[in-house]
Amino acid sequence: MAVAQVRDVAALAGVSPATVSNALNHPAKVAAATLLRIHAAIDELGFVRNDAARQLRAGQNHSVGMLVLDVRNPFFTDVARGVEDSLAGGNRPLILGNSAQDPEREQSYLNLFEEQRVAGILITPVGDVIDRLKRLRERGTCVVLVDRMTSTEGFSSVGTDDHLGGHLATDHLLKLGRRKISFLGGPQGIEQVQRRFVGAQEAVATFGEGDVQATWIGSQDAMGGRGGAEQLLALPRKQRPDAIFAANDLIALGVLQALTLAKVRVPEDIALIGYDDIEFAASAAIPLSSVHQPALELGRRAAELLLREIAGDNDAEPQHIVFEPTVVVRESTSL
Amino acid sequence: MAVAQVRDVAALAGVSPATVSNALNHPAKVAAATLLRIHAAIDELGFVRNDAARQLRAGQNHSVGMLVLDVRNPFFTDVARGVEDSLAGGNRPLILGNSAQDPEREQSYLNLFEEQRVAGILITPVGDVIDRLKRLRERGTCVVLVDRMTSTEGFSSVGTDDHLGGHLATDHLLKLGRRKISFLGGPQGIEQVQRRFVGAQEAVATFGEGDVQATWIGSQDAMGGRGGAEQLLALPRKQRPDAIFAANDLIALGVLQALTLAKVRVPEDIALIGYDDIEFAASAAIPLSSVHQPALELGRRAAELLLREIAGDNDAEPQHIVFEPTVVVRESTSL
DNA sequence: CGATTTTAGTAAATCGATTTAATTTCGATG
DNA sequence: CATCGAAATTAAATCGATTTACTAAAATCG
Repeated sequence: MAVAQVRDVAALAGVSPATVSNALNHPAKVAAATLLRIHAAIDELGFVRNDAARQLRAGQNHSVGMLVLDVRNPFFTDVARGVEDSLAGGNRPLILGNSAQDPEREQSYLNLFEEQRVAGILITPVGDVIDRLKRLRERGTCVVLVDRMTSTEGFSSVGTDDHLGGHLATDHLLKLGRRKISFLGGPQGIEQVQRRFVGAQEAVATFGEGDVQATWIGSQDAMGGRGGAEQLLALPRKQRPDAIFAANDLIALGVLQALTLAKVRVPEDIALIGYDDIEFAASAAIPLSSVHQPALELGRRAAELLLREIAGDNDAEPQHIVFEPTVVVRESTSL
Repeated sequence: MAVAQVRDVAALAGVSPATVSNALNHPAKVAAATLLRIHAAIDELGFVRNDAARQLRAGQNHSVGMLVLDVRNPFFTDVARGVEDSLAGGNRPLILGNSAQDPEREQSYLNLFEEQRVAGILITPVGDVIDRLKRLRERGTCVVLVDRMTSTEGFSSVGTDDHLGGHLATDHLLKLGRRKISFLGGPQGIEQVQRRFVGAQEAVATFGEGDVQATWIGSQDAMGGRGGAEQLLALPRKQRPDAIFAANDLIALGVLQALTLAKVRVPEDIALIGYDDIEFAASAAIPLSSVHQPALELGRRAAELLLREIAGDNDAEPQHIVFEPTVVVRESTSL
């Protein structure tokens, strides 16, 4: 037998399909006794709505699409968990996509979201997708940017002040007495990374002493960090930095491994600070100083903004929620 | 203007909707010149198929649903990445759900998957869902169990031999000279955990000396680990274990934190071994010994099994892929 | 060249739940 | 007791892409 349909339930309960639909979607419209009969029939047949049909009629899927830069980075899974928290109330499924910092994958997930006619999209953009997102919005798909502050574009956004984060981290290193700082960051195209670096430069300028040089690495993970550190260690002794500011904690953990392997002492020879303050930073071989971002809260607020936008039929003013990062000092930057 | 439809594209290209559909789904059936015109029209209108309508007609969604125990555990995100890898070829979206070890959440995600009529489900079960999965399969949804070996139920599965893993870990501790071993594991209901414990008991029996006691903790994460460790430390000195076998690495990291805080030396006073061998185990304060599982490979093979089942219209023999875990020795168990 | 096959394209039915507009039922009220 | 109004129910239209069965046109062959 094929899967049970509304029609079968209706037949068994002795009512019309319309009444079954009402029972499910507007129970107040249906007499109590009828409701009971219908639910009995549903249970007996094991009926489950076909969401495709429902959506087709409704013109829209009720789920939310989320696109993150890297599922393997605990920072992003924490954000995703925050999103899940907020969404659970509205009973909206979350389709989690991993762009893995690849613009092509990003596009293909956006295709998916568009084909699915998702109600809203949470995205940390990689490639040049703003125009595409604008078009999506014109067609009624709500969009909230996560971890990227693009105030000018008219999208709501949630993020932390990366500029400030970069500033704080660097200032911390400078006050520690370090003067030759290496910034180790992912592909230069990623905005957050860029802004953290600018913040770092600014901190040096304000402090009036010292120097920051960026080393751009290919992948924003432990492997990238190891590679970057090896590059720095290969420099002539004189050019070696006395502090490293990694654009995220995964990179920092990779750096830590490479430095330990090369018998470079942390923080004595080189101080090390990461970014995101993921849970594992605290339990690292040498507990890692880091710039803390409230990941869960970020996700929650992003989802709330999105839900509000979905509820309010049309464009209220876009909102921007900006959290302030804080420096968490641990052993990797304290003697 | 509403979103462009097949009908609009057809009008612009001067053909019928049926031809547009053919151009998209069976391009061989359409003349080259027509194909060109249609694609031009699609681009001009920015047409994107409505997947709901497509699915409704097709009777099935082409996406795959995956349900994991804990998105915040890198082991599961690694498995998910492996799944993504295999799925990318077939261009099937992955709907990733996080049951967070909560049977209710599990049911609600299964509802979602069923309403969506997903083509297949990858699941690491929490609650008592086998009957439900059987019903789903009868209706044509393929199911592959991940990280759970239920050979008897007729589902294909992919996993590692947890029994052996528990045995190996415990044997390693025994050979290290430890005799009083504590097993620290999550809710007793979780099968994998249970099997690891049984493996541990067996190892003790085989060895002919020593003792394993289980302490059941509420959450399978660092917090749970800290709690469990504190419980053990509260015991009278004599009853304290000289080794702890944690059911996963997150727990082990939590234990490590608690022990360090209490000035208990690892491994001198208490040796510690985890499970899963997540990336962070190696970079922990005291690098963590662990039982290695090939997470990526697990995900890849699971997805492959599922795809094969989806392709082959009906029930071939269910397959079971079992990987052998290995012990990775690091400082937390070597003096 | 007529007959037959192949190729290109189309009209209309279809998937299954929801909604609109219409109808029936029933109780209450003057 | 007739009538009005509210409550409960339903028939039929609808969402948009795909497919089936069919026609028309072009190519192939004896």
